Amino acid sequence: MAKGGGLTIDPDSTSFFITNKPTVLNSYTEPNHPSRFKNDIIDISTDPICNSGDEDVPSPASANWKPGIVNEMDLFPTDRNCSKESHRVNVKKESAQDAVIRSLGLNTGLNLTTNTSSEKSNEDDRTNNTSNKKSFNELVALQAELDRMSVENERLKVLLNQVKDNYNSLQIHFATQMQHQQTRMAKTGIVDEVINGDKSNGGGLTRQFMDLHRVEKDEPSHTSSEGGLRNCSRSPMKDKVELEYKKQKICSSSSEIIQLDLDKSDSRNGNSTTGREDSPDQAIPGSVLNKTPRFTTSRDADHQHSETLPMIRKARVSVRARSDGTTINDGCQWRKYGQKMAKGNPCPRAYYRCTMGASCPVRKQVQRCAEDRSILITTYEGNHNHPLPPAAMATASYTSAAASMLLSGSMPSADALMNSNILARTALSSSPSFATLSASAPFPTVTLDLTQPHNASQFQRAVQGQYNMFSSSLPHFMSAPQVFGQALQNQSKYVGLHSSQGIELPPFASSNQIHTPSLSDAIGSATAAITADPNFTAALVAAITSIIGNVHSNHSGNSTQPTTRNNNDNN
DNA sequence: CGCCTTTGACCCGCGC
DNA sequence: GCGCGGGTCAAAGGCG
Repeated sequence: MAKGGGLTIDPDSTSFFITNKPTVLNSYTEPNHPSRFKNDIIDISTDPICNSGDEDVPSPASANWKPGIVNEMDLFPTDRNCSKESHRVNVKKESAQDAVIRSLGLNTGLNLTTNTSSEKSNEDDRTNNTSNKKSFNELVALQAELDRMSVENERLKVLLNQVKDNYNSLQIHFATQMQHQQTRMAKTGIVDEVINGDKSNGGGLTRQFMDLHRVEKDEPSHTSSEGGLRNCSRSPMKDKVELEYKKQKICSSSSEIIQLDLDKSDSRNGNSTTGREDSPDQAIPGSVLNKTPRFTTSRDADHQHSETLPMIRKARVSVRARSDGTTINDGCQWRKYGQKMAKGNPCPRAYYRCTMGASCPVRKQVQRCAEDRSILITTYEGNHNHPLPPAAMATASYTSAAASMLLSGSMPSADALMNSNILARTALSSSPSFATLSASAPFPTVTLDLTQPHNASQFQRAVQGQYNMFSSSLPHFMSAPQVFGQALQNQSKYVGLHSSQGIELPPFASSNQIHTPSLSDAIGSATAAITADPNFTAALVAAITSIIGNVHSNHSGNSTQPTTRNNNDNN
């Protein structure tokens, strides 16, 4: 057997090489076998090729060398030629062990040169024969292991593909269901009623929103003493709206994989006994949110979900926009509950709480930029548990898009994608200067910078890029304009009010029918409206308030009518 | 009168 | 353990 260098087995050719890296190969040695390594020893140290100057090559004469210790076994050599790492040894005489290996169909490529006497060769050959048989068995075992790993790898690949397919089909299913829902609502004229609203009834769309949401309160499973407007008369049409609303809730809930909960649930809130507002899904054990169907039933997914949730709850979306007022009109109703001087900024930081839902956990912080006082930094945290007014819904996709971008890579769920307009996701992800992520902050935060004029053009390019992606990935039955229109419809089923908000919707965003106009028109309309409209900032900020989980939260909320009047934020 | 804002106090987490 | 900073509470006053 070789000494000084290790035995290298080429897994492909099953050739044996001898290397000079010191390695102990216990499984191949038989320390109790006295005859091993006594003979047929190749003196590599005298070989001009193999002994190429490596100083650590032990020899039988050296103190480091021990019988039964092979210096290295390299199963995957990169250099099959004679080199410093691997030296093929030429032998003049073929030993019996080679014959045995050759008889087994194994080309060892090992021609051993011996300088020992021929009398002992037979005995030593038998010894080495046993040793090589074991080596061969080990080799076969390793090969089998390798094959097994390859098979396992292939199996995992297949599994991954299946998961991807399921996700894609789920997403398509979701869009389809929402489309059907919109079609039904359009046919029944519900949308028109909702859009126009009865302003004499005190609030038009927002009021309708609240009435829609009230149905949740009226459900037997929900017992609440709140809801000052629960005595509102219920018209048949209103019941129809509620029915559709519930249908849509079921539809969207069925598409959820992970329920998001952005509200804080730290010990302070969890142990609060001072009347601090708890999130509805926590306060009401039997709430719809807790009954959300989940497609992922594996315990691993649940475990991962529970691990990522705390981080998700802390996710924040920050918006930088120029504004002269104390806040920006984002379409939601807020109540100021605190103000503090923050370190590093001479401008005070104001704390607001959403009052559109009785227990809406959404908070926002407003602070002027220290460097540029004209820039207002609004940071949103939490997700609304109630329907949002159109002003906030107009670009609601940006909210979940930003948040999902924030969470991408850490959350194994498609939920964020479910809730977000892919268009917006692309816009955010493709415009680094527009949306920036901050992992160094105490909370993961995504910042949308609306102070840069060129962000609008970036957004437009992102939209175009989104279409290109869709064109190649969508099934035949679903065109990109449909998806875009659907996305907008889904985000805002009260399309008509966009015009009242000064936002022109693209033509395909009609609620009554699905148009398939040229995409350039659609994109152009949307982009022009967004970039030209002075309320875009407000609408975008409003969208932020619908942070992650907006879709299912909207449909599972337990809030009641706003009990407070609008504050200055809404002016 | 009811709701909102203001503002000081309090709680909690974190770093030293 | 202490101080600091962020976040929230809640009483008091203001406003429509």
